[in-house]
Amino acid sequence: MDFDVPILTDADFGEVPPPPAKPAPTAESLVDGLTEPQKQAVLHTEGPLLVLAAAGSGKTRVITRRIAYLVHCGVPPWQILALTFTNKAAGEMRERVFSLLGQHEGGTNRATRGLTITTFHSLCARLLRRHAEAAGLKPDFAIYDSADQLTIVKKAIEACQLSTANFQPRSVLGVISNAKNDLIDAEQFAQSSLDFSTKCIAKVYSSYTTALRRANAVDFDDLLLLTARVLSRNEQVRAACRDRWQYLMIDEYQDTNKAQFQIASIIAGGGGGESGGELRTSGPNICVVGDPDQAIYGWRGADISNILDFERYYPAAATIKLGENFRSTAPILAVADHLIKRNRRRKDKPLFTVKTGGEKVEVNKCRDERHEATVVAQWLRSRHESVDKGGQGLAWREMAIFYRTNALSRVMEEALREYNVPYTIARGTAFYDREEIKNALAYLRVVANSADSVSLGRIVNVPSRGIGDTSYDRIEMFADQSGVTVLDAMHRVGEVPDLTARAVNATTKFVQMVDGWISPNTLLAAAGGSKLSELVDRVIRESGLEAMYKAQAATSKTETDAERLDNLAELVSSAAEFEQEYDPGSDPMNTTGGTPSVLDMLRAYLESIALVADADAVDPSQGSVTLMTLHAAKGLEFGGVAMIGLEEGLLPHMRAQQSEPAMEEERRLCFVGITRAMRRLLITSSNYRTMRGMSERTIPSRFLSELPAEHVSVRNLSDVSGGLGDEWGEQHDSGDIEFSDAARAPSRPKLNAPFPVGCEVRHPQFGLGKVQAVTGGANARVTVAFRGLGVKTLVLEYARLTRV
DNA sequence: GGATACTCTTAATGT
DNA sequence: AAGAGTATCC
Repeated sequence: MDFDVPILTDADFGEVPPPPAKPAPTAESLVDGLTEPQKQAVLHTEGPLLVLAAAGSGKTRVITRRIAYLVHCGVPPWQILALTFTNKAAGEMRERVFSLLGQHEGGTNRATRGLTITTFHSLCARLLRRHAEAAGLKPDFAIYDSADQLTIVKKAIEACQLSTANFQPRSVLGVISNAKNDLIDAEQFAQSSLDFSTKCIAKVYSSYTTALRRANAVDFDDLLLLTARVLSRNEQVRAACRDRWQYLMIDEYQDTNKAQFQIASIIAGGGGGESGGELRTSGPNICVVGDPDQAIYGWRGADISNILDFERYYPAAATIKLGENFRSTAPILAVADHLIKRNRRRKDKPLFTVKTGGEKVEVNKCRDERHEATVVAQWLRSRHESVDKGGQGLAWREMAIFYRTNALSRVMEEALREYNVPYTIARGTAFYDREEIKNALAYLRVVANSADSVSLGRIVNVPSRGIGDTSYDRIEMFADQSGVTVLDAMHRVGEVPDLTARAVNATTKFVQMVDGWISPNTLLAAAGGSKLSELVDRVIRESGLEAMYKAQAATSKTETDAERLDNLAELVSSAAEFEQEYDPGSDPMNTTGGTPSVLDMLRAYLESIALVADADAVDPSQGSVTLMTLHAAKGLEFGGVAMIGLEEGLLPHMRAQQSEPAMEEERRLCFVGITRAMRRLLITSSNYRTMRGMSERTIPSRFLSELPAEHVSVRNLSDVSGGLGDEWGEQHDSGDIEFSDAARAPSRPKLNAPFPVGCEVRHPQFGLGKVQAVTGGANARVTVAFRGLGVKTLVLEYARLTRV
């Protein structure tokens, strides 16, 4: 089936010049100032290498120097592939390597040309576009985000004649996503499904996949899954990749999932577990860097055993441990180390610093979330204004606030405004999540990919132009029956049955509008110039979006309405900016190799938007305190850090309560937060927190009681009005901190006899499950965790549960 | 067909 | 508290 598969040419990832004649840096300069183990890691260039890099141990330094050293040794840069998880990490790495090699990014340079430093997802997108046919895709596929996925999965559930009440789109999507991360496609999933509900999900999975392909789209998980599949099944693609990349480096290896593991293993070529893989003569030059204690993406399918079993998989592997921390003060490090030692499933490893002195870690217990926000805002002010004895103040940009869930940022923001603390929130997609931007992008996505049914459905009647739900449903149905795309069906609107004359007219006009954007622009943009931003601007105006938001801004005087037009203008600027930085040489869609068409550029632009991460939005040059989730904080460091919401149910999160591995992941998350701090760390909890509109009593996080008292100063500010609380943390001179609140945690609610918590039950539709909780008397409800379906709350009286 | 009012549910982390 | 989804009205 794989005829004429194009192989991976050097041009796919930039032009490849002859090897550099004389490298700029000397070998000595590249290991200058490194510790002994760091040096070893840099100099170990051949064969598999595992670098266990503890938090703050200079990991990035080692990776970048190692890449530079490889080039120094005469390895052609295009043979080097370095993979990260975020664009920001890739960008930083690129920048540092370039500067080590004495180059500037963007410059045409022989020392760095063809060097590939990118994210897993970008790499996969590029490979899939280049080898689309082998992957069963069209090269101009769209990348669907989670909102798009939800739309598709909802339709798929309905198409399978299931109810979205019993099969919640979100949870079904979760099951599908997990399967994909484990490299299980719809067919395999169906084969291994036994019980009723799993079989239903298998049908949905299959129907979901079909719908995605019909829309000429892939989801995030597909990027990895399909790449892994193409690499393992297609000889030529595999050979091309192995040929091209002789040296592979992977950052944050503890967070790789099965798909990523397979991609890496295949490109590296060989390894104990791989069957039928041709071993390289020189042995796989794969270098992975990570820290099992910072594995926080298990919920996304990441598998710690990838890093834990690296040596077993590559018996020839060398292992280097970087345990010395150069980031944090001794007390902060001691607190982190003491906490992480609680994890049972863990390899104990040293984490140390030669530094002495440093402030204790502060733990403040607050009254409620408002109070907590105030305490944090004041603390940041104090740090900034250098209230410390002898210490110099921290710049705003040197400080950050971490929280477990995004919802916690709101109250924090209010307090920061009140106290005049400048701040930015690290949400990469925030801009693109706005309604007006999503609408504009949906228009553009239809231009880029006329099969994109989700985007088309979104904009077909925005602004309203007389194509309502009924008409659109009929057009969609006609498209389904005729096996054409919805846009094609709209072209043939005269053939669609039961449409009103008005709807036919409106549709014709709409189609003409869209055609107008596509036709002249499919031609090559010979003139160069600002074609992409022009297209974006045109679409915003001609679609009527601009007029619509103008009208809205005129009538309603709310701030958000006024901002919408500005945001649309900003989108045009962002397109112009992208255009400036766009490198046609590295775009696999630019098959001609010549001047790219506007469509090529548009697709590249949309792809770059689809792949932005929250962490990408962290920009210290802003001169403000950064607010972010603990997940986004990984890999960063700040002079001062405040971690909020250390409460049971929040950190550790409610959903982790039932499982030991999940609980340990929460602990690692807490560990990651602590180890971001260089000099000062404040941890807060709140006695009451408003959730779901109601203020509820909280229980302090178990992690607080797992901190070493000698390095922590606890203050209870909760029942003091205004002033300082009692410093009762000092009375414990050794061992763990005890929290009186944790000790007198409210007793569990009394349980009804027939279904005690923990018992196994069977539901006629959902199958087997385990009872999580029982509440109420008259209208008693049971919360049951069903196999594969997740947790559901049922009304006991109607649930028809039987005990197993 | 489209807009509005109401009820209802509903809470993680993110490429 | 806020958003989504439904019911109802024009």
